[in-house]
Amino acid sequence: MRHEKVDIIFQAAVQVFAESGFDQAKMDDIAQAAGVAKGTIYYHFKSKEELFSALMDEGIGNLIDYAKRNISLHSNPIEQLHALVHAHIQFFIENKKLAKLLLSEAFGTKERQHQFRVRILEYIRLIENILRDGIQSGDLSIVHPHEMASAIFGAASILVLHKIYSLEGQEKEMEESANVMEETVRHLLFNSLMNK
Amino acid sequence: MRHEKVDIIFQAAVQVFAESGFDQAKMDDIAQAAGVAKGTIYYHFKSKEELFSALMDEGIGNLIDYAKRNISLHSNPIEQLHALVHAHIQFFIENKKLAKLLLSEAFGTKERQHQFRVRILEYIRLIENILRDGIQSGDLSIVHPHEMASAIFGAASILVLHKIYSLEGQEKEMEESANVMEETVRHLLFNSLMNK
Amino acid sequence: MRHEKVDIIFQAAVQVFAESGFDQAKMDDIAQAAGVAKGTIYYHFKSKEELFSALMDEGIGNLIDYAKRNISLHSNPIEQLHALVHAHIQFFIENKKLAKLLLSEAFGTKERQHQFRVRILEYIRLIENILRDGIQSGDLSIVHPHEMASAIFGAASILVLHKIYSLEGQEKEMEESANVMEETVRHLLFNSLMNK
Amino acid sequence: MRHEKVDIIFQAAVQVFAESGFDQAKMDDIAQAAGVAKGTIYYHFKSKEELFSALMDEGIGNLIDYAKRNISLHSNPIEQLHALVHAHIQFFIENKKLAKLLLSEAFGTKERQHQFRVRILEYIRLIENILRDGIQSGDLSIVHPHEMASAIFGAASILVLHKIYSLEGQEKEMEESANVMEETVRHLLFNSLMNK
DNA sequence: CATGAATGAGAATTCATTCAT
DNA sequence: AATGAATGAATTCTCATTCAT
Repeated sequence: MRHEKVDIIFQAAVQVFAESGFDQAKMDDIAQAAGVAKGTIYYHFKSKEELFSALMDEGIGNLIDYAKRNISLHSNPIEQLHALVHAHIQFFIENKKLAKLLLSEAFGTKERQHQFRVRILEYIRLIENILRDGIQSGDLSIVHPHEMASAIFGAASILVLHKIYSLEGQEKEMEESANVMEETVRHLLFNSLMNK
Repeated sequence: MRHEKVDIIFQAAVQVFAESGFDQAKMDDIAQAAGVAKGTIYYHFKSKEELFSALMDEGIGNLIDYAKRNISLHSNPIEQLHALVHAHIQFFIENKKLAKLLLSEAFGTKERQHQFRVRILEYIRLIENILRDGIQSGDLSIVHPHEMASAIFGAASILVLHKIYSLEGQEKEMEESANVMEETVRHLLFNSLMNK
Repeated sequence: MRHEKVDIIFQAAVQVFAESGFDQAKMDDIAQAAGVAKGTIYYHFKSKEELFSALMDEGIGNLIDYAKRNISLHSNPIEQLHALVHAHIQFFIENKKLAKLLLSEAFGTKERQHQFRVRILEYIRLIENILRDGIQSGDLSIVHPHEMASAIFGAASILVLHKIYSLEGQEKEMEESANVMEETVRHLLFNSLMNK
Repeated sequence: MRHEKVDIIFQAAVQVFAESGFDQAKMDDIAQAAGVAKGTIYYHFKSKEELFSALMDEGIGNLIDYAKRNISLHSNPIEQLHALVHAHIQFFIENKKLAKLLLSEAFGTKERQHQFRVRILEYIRLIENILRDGIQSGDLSIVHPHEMASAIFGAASILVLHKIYSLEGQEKEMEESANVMEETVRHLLFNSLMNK
């Protein structure tokens, strides 16, 4: 089991990083939020970058695990796709802070950002694999599965994030919105927008 | 006509901001890139924030204008949607740096980020209006046009951005990819992923 | 006659310098207050220091002239002392901004501050001369006339300045206070504080 | 007991502030004079303003304490007044740098300057109270005790300050001057300048 | 393991002054 | 005479990181 303090620091760090982004986040604030001395953070993490990376790595790992778990409940690619959409939206709603960081800290030239995109790619590959399975099995008809996976990732992610900001502070409405958002993505995937 | 120096500073600022993001960008670098003294930037812009905001405002304004121009060439909502997808992807490809900033600097609690999301919302409304026109005319069948607009925005944006990073440094391949990406988004919009 | 613009700049400069003190005063603000371009100030004055010095020199010159004029109306040293006290207090009340600068910018190691103290000394000598005349004529009994002159200068100056700040924004009360202040200084000079 | 470094910084700050005044004083110089890194100052004080305010507050606090201690040795208002004059002049001579700052940084619109005047007022009230006690006991005859207190403060302060500048660099003469100055102020208070 | 005082390399911003027009 | 855009040296303040205790 991970050292207790590490967990406390982790909790605090998500809050602070999500509040302000990587650059604006201050180690002082993280220390204060965690209720430990600044030196203690440095005892457990080599640097701010390392703390952040560890954090994001765990975060996106959780997303991937959660998605995998939901997918594995089904064997049919179409049902798996449904499950993935559900999982993605739920996870983003339950991890709003991580969701913000996921998009805002993914683009850039820093090594940490590159590492980060590698993990996102891993998640997109997960989607892509479902698509490829569906094509294989004849259930799905997709020309560019990789691009399609990334488009699906973008549609679902931005949709939730957009909603998070427009419903800022209205926790209740968010839950109701979850259905609307799932419906929207499903409609996009499984129906043509065209009437008939 | 805008003052010449302001334009030079603008050009330099896009480069530098896109290279490093708002926080990492240094006014020194912008000044150097622009070939002016640091003070000159401050003579024209009150602060780094203001420079950035002016920049992003113009950038997203260009995106909106470009999209509107493309849309206005058609009167049929479905053709307009096609045009919008085309415009969006082309604009992102031709303004890669802006595209990165568009997504990475939109989420946060800073006033500038809020202002920025307001402008993005304006663009999403543009999409939403096409969808509503299509519903009205009976051409489209969409339950939640606002959510759908934001999903479309997300799909197209992340798709291009993802491609920008995976093709980093391969300018030629990017152009070819444009078609693949447009096809992907069109497929998502106008076909079901399901085989028949 | 002095160039018209110089006068305009002078007027503006007193306001701004008094508002913020030498260091905090900005040439930009003076230019704006004067309604001229910043370059124009530099056309007429070599530097901020020179503008300030010219200003203070004129200001203290006015004080000295005003005091001399009032003194010269009397030939008796005691009446002259009365006249001086009256003039001093009146001048400080009518030139509040100059009064503030007079005390706050007089102490320091800068050449301008030294020049400034030289002029104040000139004023103190004026008081001292009245005292010496009074000693000579047997009207006054003072052991250290120079020190006494400087003490009188301090008493009257600080008294008015203290009142200026305590009555900030109450123009009317200031006028009434003038009498109280004159009485106070006269009492200090011509009576013992001791009862009988 | 205050942290050792804080004291060192305090010592250095008085020197530097008095040398150049608030605005011209550089944090770099204070740091160098204190033999600490610039960051260390900011670790202990939020800003230059706060450091200065803390400094002046302590300084004028010392003056008040010193005066009170001297006054409390006597019960007769007249003797107390003598003691106060003695204390004031001694304190100004022994704290020349503070004395300069006391007068030059008291006038202005900055919050710190306002705070500062509040403390000076506290000192003037101390004088005023002695005067009121004397009136009460019938020892003194004063019409406007508050104004008189402020005039006394001004007379003694400016007298010493004027002397400090005229004897710059002649430490020995200063001590001798102390008597002359005390005599002058006492004469002002307890005798009429008029001969008989 | 934990602490928090101390550090110092930056970075944003300011503003007197210059000078081409 | 007057202008105001441009400059760049100077200065405050920040904050990740270190290290002695």
